Amino acid sequence: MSASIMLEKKYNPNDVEPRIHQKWMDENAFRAGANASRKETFTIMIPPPNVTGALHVGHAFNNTLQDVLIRWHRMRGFDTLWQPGQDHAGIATQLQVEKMLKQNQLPSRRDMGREKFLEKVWEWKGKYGDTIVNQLKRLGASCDWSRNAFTMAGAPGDPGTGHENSPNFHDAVIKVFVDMYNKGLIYRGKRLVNWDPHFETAISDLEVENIEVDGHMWHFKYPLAGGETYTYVERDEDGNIVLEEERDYISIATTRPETMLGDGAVAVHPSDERYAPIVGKLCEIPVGPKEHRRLIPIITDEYPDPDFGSGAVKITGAHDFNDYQVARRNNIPLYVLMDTKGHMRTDGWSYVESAQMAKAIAQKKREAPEDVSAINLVPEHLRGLDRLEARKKVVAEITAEGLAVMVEQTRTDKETGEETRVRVPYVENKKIMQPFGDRSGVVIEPMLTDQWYVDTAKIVEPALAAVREGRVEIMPESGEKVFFHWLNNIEPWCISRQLWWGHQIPVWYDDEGKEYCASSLQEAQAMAPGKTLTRDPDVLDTWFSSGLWPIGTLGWPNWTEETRKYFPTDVLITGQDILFFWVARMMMMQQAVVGEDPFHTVYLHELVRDEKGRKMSKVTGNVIDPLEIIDEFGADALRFTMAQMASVGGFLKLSTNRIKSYRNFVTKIWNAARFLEMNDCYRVEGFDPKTVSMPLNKWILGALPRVVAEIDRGLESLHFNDSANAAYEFVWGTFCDWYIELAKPTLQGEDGPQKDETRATAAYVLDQILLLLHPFMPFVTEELWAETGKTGPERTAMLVVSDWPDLAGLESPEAEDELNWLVDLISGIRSVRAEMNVPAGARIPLVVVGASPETQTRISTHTDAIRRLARITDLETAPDVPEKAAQLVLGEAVYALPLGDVIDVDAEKARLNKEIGAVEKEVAQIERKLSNQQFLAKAPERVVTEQKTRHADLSERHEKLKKALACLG
RNA sequence: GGGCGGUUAGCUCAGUUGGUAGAGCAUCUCGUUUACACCGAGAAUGUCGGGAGUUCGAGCCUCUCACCGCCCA
Repeated sequence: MSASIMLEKKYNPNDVEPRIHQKWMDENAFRAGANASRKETFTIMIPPPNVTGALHVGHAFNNTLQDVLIRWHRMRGFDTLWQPGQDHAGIATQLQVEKMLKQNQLPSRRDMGREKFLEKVWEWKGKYGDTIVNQLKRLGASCDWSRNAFTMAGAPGDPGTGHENSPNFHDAVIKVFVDMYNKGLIYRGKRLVNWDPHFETAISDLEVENIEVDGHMWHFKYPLAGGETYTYVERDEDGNIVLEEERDYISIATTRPETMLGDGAVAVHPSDERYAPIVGKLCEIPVGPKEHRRLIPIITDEYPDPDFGSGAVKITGAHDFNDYQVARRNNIPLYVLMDTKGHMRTDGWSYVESAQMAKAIAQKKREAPEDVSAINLVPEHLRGLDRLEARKKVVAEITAEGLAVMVEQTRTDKETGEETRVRVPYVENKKIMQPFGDRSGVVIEPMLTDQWYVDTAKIVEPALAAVREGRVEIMPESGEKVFFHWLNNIEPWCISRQLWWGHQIPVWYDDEGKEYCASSLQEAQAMAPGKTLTRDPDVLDTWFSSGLWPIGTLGWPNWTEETRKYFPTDVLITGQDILFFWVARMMMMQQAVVGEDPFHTVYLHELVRDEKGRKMSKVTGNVIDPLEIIDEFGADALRFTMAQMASVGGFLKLSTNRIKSYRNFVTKIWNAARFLEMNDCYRVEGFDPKTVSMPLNKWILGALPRVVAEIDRGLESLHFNDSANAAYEFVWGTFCDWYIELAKPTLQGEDGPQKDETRATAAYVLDQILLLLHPFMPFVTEELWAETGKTGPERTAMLVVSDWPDLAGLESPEAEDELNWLVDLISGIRSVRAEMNVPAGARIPLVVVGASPETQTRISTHTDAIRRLARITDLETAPDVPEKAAQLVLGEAVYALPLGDVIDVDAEKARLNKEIGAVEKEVAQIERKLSNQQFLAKAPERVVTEQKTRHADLSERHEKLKKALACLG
């Protein structure tokens, strides 16, 4: 057969990838159970990307790892399912659609109404919702796309586009809500929640980001009621009086003056002696119309820190989480000041009415009603203002009235340079932690509202037990600690959202406000005969439905035999940032609903950052778009880079440089395949790798089981980087750099059995390489699988559904020793040549001295290879080292390169001396150990023997090097 | 303030039960030898953050200090 070049000179991923992907789809290669040959299943649930999402590097990383595992298991014959799908992403999607409406100058969400708006959302989903699915396909994600699921599937109005076969997620979500409600695991309550004034909805603790910003701390005087006074005494650490004065006020520090309007009390620490004389008395809030100033009590509570500010804290229960706790402990009313947009309230009673009522409550002349929401303590002139505007006015008013705490400040006149002392309000500039909505970016306002909660404390234990008892392993291990810490201190989970896009809460209210929880209006009506029912307008937190992802995508509550076998799933791979959002909640909810752990292993990974370790952001301009990377370097290069970065718990820093180097690896494989093709290395029918006879072939075949084992071990333990590195090293470092080079003399020499054997072996090893690399680089390997399948025996299947190599029994220690020797020899000669400045192109003779018969046999076996790779002309044996020769000591023999007058004797001496020095250093180290009685007595036998052997080898080498040095005179 | 990590070659990072410190990239030198310059050959590079301890032996275990991250208040 003649060498006909079929492979393109260059591999072009842009042409190949879409074609290969289509073939996979045509062959149903990703279908659940494809290539299954055993009973064990392997299931991964994709972390559902938002339906609004576009593929970013985080997805690329995350899904590459999942795909590697999936492809590996599929090839190993597991009954494999990678379940894809998307999340309806309440806030994000609603926002996106509202934006679209605005751009197209359509009526706004509120103008068109709920039903019409939801229609628009579904329309939008059908149009743009498959973006990320198509992008995942470009990455090569081998999900069973025919099962693409959606967390809103089956909800009213669902036209089913893009998730045609999705189980009815909506029914599952509603059922879970009703069940949990009936079990008392879900309840409704008026609580302080994180309120997003932009989206006008409650959000959970986890959706709040606390960011340190520049803020101010104002200090104000709250006058005591009736002009009362007390002696204010301040002491230093030793109890000496540093300040003593009569005061008719108590000093309060606050970062939020506008909330003073809703103060219900002033609190001091019970141990704080400064304020002991006035505890229990009333003081006046220094804002609002003077004639209707409110009086509030001075109380004690453990919360105030005596060393912070003045030690006295104003308590605004409806607008601060800490104050809320204090207010509840001390039965202080919670006065709401703001509306859903974060503006000062305009509803409720007039200020005068409200103030009088509040005053009566404070003076205990009246019992506070349970619901104080009608009381609006915002003075008329501040009503309707944004809270920040209101803040400015409040500060100005208090200051004008002389109730701000003042300090002296020195001011220098710019022109005259004259210094004057002025008294100014005491305002500290300080960093304060401010809560922001992670989606909206606006300042979050604690807001007192009615919301639905999951009583997480009641369902947390099984999730904790799962990890504690090792049923669920979290990687890296530090993740488990974080998991325990959070779950052990879990707070109720607020699950209602004041949005429209989402699963509407299945609760109806009658006219008296009594609630009926049921799967449908009919059922609810049956519970409330003759009553007019109104449905709760709120929807569920998106994470409530994502929490059901494992069972929901598999069709719960209907279990078919097929879906039953894929649950529980196996490995969950996700970003550590959603450990609480999603992972912990899935564990709690699957346990609460079906009493099982949803998976046995959780692999958490870091955020993918840029090469400098910075977060990628549009603002910084350091975003790497995976699709651009795929366009430029191919999906395989990106995937291999991702796998290679994936050390457990490691930081993920991505640079295009790195991707480029793995693109080079793809090219390398391509070229190796081209080389084999050019040399007629075709697969041979019935080739049995156990029957080869040449050491070179035995060696490369013997190295295969080891690399398979390394890759297996890495993937088994989710050390993707280890597997990737092992594959890379074998393919490039062993197969290309040595095997192919060493095989060249045979391949390009005389025809005969040796050439045939080498050709067959090379083709066989390439096949194994394609199999091994496939999980990491599916496209180029599949393409080469097809190309190399054009000759030799016909391929029975695409690579994606071929079997993972099982090569036990190919190991060959003798061939390994022999080839290791050969590689050392050639490397040694090359090294000497380079250091002796022998021109790279020059061919020189080699004289072997003192070789054992075995070595001599080896030399004659590999003469051609040595000649070629070490650029040697004559290869002869001699009893003595010739004059003017550079010498290489390897094993028992010395290899001399007679360089004649070319040799620089001093350079050669220096080279040998350097080597001798290194050997001596090591020998000394070992001798220190061996002469240590403690070491001999206590170290394990194995270690001692090892050291002794090493010592012997090094000593021999040392002697030979010395002798070589002596030869030089 | 609480919790969890990190500190190893110029850079990015491996180092799985304590026993000869590694890789990739970058750097330098040489080289077009018909698979590959997206290549080949060779070289240089480390008081494994500081200190103390346990041990025959510590990058790895313990304590401590310093600095840097992240999460939660």
